[in-house]
Amino acid sequence: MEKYLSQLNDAQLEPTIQVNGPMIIIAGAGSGKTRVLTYRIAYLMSKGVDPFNILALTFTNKAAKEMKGRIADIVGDSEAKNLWMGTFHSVFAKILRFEGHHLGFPSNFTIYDTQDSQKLMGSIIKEMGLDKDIYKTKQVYSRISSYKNNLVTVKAYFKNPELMEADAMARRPRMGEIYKEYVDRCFKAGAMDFDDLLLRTNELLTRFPNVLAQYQDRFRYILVDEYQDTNHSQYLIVRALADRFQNICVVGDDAQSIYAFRGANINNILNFQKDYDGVKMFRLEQNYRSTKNIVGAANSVIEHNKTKLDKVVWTANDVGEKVIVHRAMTDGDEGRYVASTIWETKMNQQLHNSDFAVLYRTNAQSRAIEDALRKRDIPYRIYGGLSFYQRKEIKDVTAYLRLILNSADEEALKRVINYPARGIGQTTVDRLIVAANATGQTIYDVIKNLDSVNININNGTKNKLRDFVTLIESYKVMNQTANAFDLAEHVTKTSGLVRELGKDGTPEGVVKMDNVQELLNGIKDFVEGQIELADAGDSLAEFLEDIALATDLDGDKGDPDHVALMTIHLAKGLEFGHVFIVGMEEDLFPSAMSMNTRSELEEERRLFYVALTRAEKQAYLTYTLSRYRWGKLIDAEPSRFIEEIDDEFINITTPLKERFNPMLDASIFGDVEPNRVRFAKPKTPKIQKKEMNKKPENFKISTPKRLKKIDNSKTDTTTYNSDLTVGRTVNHQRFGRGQVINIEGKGADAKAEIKFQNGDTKKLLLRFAKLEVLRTKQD
DNA sequence: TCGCCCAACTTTTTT
DNA sequence: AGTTGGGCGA
Repeated sequence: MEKYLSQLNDAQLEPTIQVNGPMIIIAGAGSGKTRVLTYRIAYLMSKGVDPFNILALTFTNKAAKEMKGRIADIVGDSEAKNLWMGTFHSVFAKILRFEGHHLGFPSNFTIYDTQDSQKLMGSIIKEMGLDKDIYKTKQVYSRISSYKNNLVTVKAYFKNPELMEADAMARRPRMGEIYKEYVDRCFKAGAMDFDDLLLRTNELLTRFPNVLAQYQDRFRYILVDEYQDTNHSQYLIVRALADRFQNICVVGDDAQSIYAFRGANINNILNFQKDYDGVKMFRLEQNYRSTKNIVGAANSVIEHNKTKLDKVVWTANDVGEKVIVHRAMTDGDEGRYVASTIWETKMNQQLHNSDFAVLYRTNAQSRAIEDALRKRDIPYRIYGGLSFYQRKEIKDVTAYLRLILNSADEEALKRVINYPARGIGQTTVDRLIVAANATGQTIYDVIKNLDSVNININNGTKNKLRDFVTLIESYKVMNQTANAFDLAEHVTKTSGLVRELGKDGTPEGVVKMDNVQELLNGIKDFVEGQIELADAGDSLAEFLEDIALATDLDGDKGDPDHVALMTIHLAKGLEFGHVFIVGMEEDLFPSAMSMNTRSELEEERRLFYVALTRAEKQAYLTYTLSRYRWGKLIDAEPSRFIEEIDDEFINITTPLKERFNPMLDASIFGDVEPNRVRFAKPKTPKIQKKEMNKKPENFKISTPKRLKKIDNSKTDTTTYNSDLTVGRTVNHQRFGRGQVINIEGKGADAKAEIKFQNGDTKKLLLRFAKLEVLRTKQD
């Protein structure tokens, strides 16, 4: 253990060896928080804490898996495997499998994904005869989701006049009824949606004190990663579980809170110190990931936010290259710039494809980048988007499997009852649903008991329904003895699914068939992996649980040397040598949807901060003058975020404001061949190098402290030093390091209010004060 | 009930 | 531009 602890700096060591009590670690981007978390868990174990008593909650399955692997390296597999480590959703899904019976759920409950939930809501809206233009499925879904994340149950909803009023004002007076019907139908189907996994856990812990006590006693040490992204529901679960021992350690960075849109509450981290007594606070501020230019650029951006904790991220790394800003004509042109720059940089610096990432605000932007990379034969991989398990052909197969395990699963049944087509149409399904609602049975049971139900279905169709049930029942019998792979293969063959896909000779059809094959391979892998586990249970159930909560980021198959393409959200927690942030345009980033309120804009800004801080060596920002959106060419203008970066950290290769002259740009002539582009483009890097050489200080000065030259050419209100602005870190000969919190007055009378590190705040007359503006925020 | 064709909507981010 | 869902005719 000593050997590991010696790898940590002082700031990292302190929280690592802090064993008991509530604590919060504010960890700046790239400051080694994962290392602190893993070493801390290992340290706890070395101090005799049973891994069985440790619960670590992460944001992604990948993070959990990685962390567990790293802990296993330190303490050994046998010890590490007893740790409870995973996402909120996966950990509490597991607990609900054990305890759900208290709430009336079977242990084999289905997990509805967003698609399933929305489909169910859509059919409820239709059944209720509501106007689908007013009750838009997606809006209803997000509304109900936010109720759940804030612990507003159906009962609570109907007791809350304000909520009901708000919905009535939004012309949706029947929201509550939809909500109630949705919850009832999920319950009847033995299904929980993503939000239920948290909401039902809360219900469980509140209504059953003995269950709460049992898990409180079990989870004596709780660690929560990415605490800034927890929502109210998650917050309450953590608080309940930690209440007894108060050994709660949360890690987060308010500057990287980017999930408010799905209910994350930044106040959870801002108020942590009020929630527990005697909270110890630690800060990790040294960035080990990025160059000074990148850290400086990111800091100057985040300073535009009002809501933030006091934190100064700095780095001892090289100054590095400035952040390059590039203007492109269209999104196609932008893609070509990215591809050619990757191609050249890779050649010049002998890099791998995996050293590069392209980040964008919306998934739709990936297409133009893909096209360009493909033309240059640069291997890439798209992360996220429609995940593998959400594709239609895959969901069709898994729907059969779900139905075998839980025949009450309404969404699974509706999906496959007539796929492949077996003559059971919409009318029949509608009638079945009516009968099911009337008798309180599940749809599957109605079909099973067709003769005892009064239902208007002709005999031919009744026979088809009976055949369907017989088919599923035969699968259930097989599931008693066969493993998940043999069963799944049997299902795809005998249900007619494979035959159906085989008929489709189109390229898309072939891809679908391949995907189904890949799914079967995945199940095979899973089953084989399970054989080694002593406590392996029902392989089908466990496989379905795995994929219900899987994200695309989790598995990393195929050629590992590829350029990564993903949304900025997905990139959180990752790092790459060279990062392109594309689509730096108003209405796109920041998104047009998030410019209504200051807090939304601040979230976008934090998102930009996250994007920038992914880069180790070089960051590129690109924007276009026009871009295809909804099939139309739309004019675009550069994002305000570009201008928010301090000039000293960026290199704008093409002026932001100057009107573009099409005659000067070769790419105006449309889709040119890749190598033509290559000759037309290289001017950018060359010019940039020349400029760099003109300013040798970029390379010579490596000490963090540097007095910026006084620049009178700027039309600032201040004449002393344009760099001295609110938020800057300065050094004073006598008082030491401090941060500027206010500036008043002009010219010779200008004063700055500075909060020094020793806690003192002083107002200094800038005419006299010998202040050194630190080039980057570091000591 | 099935399958084809047209219209409408999409693009905020995800466990 | 691409996808999805609804409507209508067979």
